[in-house]
Amino acid sequence: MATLADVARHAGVSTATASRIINGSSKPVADALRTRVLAAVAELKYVPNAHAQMLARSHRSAVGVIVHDVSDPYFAEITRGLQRVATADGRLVIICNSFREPDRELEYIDLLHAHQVAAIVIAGSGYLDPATAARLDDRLRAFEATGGRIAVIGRHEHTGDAVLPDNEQGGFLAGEHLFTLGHTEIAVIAGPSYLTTTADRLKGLQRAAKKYGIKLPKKRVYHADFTRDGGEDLATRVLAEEPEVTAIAALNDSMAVGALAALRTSADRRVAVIGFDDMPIARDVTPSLTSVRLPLTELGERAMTLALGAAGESPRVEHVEAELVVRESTWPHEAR
Amino acid sequence: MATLADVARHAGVSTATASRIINGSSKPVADALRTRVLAAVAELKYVPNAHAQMLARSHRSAVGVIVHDVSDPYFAEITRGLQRVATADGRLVIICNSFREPDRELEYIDLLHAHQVAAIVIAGSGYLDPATAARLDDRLRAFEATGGRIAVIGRHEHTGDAVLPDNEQGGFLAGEHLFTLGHTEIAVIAGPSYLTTTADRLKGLQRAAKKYGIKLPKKRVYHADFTRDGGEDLATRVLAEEPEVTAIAALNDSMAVGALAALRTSADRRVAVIGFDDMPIARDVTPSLTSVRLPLTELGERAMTLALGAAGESPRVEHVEAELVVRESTWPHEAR
DNA sequence: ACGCTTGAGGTAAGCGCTTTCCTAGACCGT
DNA sequence: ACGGTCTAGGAAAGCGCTTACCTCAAGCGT
Repeated sequence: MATLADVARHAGVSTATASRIINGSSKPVADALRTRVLAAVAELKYVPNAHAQMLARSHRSAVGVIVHDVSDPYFAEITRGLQRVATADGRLVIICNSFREPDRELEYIDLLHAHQVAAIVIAGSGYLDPATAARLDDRLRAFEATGGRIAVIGRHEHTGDAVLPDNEQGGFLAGEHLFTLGHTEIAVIAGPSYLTTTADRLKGLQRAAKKYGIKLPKKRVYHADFTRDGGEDLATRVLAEEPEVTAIAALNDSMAVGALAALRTSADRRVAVIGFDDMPIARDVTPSLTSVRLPLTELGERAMTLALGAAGESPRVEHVEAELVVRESTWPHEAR
Repeated sequence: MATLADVARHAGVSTATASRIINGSSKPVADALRTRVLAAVAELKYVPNAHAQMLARSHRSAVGVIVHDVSDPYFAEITRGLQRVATADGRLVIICNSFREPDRELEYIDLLHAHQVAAIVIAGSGYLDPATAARLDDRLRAFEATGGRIAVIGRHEHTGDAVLPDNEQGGFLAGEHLFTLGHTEIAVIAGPSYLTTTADRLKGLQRAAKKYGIKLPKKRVYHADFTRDGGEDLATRVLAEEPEVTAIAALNDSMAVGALAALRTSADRRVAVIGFDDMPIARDVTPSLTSVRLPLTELGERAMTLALGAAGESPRVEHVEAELVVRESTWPHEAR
């Protein structure tokens, strides 16, 4: 492993000069030396040690991103936005998958902290459990105390810079759509109950139910894990257990796609399905999926912009509206 | 920013002792000191500086991953496998998106090299252009020369540890399927022509054409960028320009899904479509997509396993078979 | 011709940590 | 009681780099 000292020796200069030439310092250097040093770099295939550099110039540049799971299209879209902004700013992005485990999240915060990242962006639902939320907040504060910047996406329990999609309003839109279409017996396919995203979307749904005088009993709310297969299983159960149901509200598109699959295998039931997030697949399934659109890439872009911006005095919070996108998977309730 | 020295001072011990306690060194330490140091760590919210640690113990642990684009489901699946193995081994994974630009790839190799990663895994098609391939190889060799490990997925131009999906054979399977169904006039929706993946899959298709005595002229091969929208555009053009065509072979599933969308809007044409990769969506589109399955997650797992394994003498190359998965989007050719 | 400025390049002090080696008590045997 | 062996803990030497500061020589004005 060639070091700066090797290069300097090879070129017959001091490490100071070599460093200056390699980093394009403003200090003027004779052309002869410059050429010699650059030749030495090429010959020795010298690559500077990033750790030593970071240490010496105690200057933070990389940014960390913690998401539940990048291979989930929801987070993939957000991550795309995050990366676009960060890369445009010339930053290295370190992506960590928490797999929805708070402990792993905690671990990653410390890891990113240890790696001296300039900022951490956390995307994905927060945790309803106050103890868990507090523990996370504590680590986040410790990171902030050392000058790190933090931005969260969709975690209103964190008081700091945040981009908040309006999940409650989105839930309301979904419910309103179904209820104005005349559906009175609906089932909900929800995500894990310990996530705030689930709770918020559900809350909006219930507000709509109240407004339209519809009862939405607890037993009609099924919980899975926000995956396609989870949605399929739940929808299968709904079809078996609830002959009255004429519409299913899935709390994300993956599960809605699963529900559609379940529906396909039971030709005798015609059940409307609405999703949430409006992921790219929504257009391509059949029937195409009615959904509540969240501008995922934009969410990522805005969060990274906050994180990289100068530290403001008051925490900046940006709210992002949800929007109903009607396609073919919902229709008016038909009397039997 | 609390440092080890702060902790040591706070606890009234030397940095050596503090370090030993914090890292659980094997050297025995009095319980009283241990308690004091741990208390100081908690009170000062001390988080060790990873760069200083790396520097001091010049011991590589993180691994780097370079993919074309994580938010592309193809790479998302591979990445999932990569991460599973790496995380199980307690490694930090740094993911870099090259966006199919060789220069960015070059940059990332050096960046990962600079960050002293233990290994680099590169997934995704290689570049047909020999100059580009050579430049990349050169940087890779430099990294290897310093003791770094490298594993590639699907880049047979690199002579080192590799996991190679058999794209040529997959292309053959796709062609054979279409031709045995009686289709003689087919169009191909291919990816960028400078990628080896495109070239290999095409080569297999042509081998099948030859075997079944079908002509597959150049003008029937359309090139896009492996995205869904690219596939839709191309399929639209095919439908407009080629009234003879009864089947389309898309060289990946994203483009196949786009083709399906194009087909949906022109009800008068019944054209069979075959995809490639068998991504999760393939089941959920209508008609469900016939595809050539590549075990993407497994590809990732095997590559990371190679990368983390001990450096072997001879480069280890693992071949992975492609497999035809027949669904609803292909059918026998019907006489008009 | 002298002192001074200027500018090119080198010296060396860290950045925060790990780890080797060393020191100084504690404890043992005789 | 004394030398010898352990052992817990500290001193300090790096890891590879950046950069503030210093040196030395050339160039300038008067």
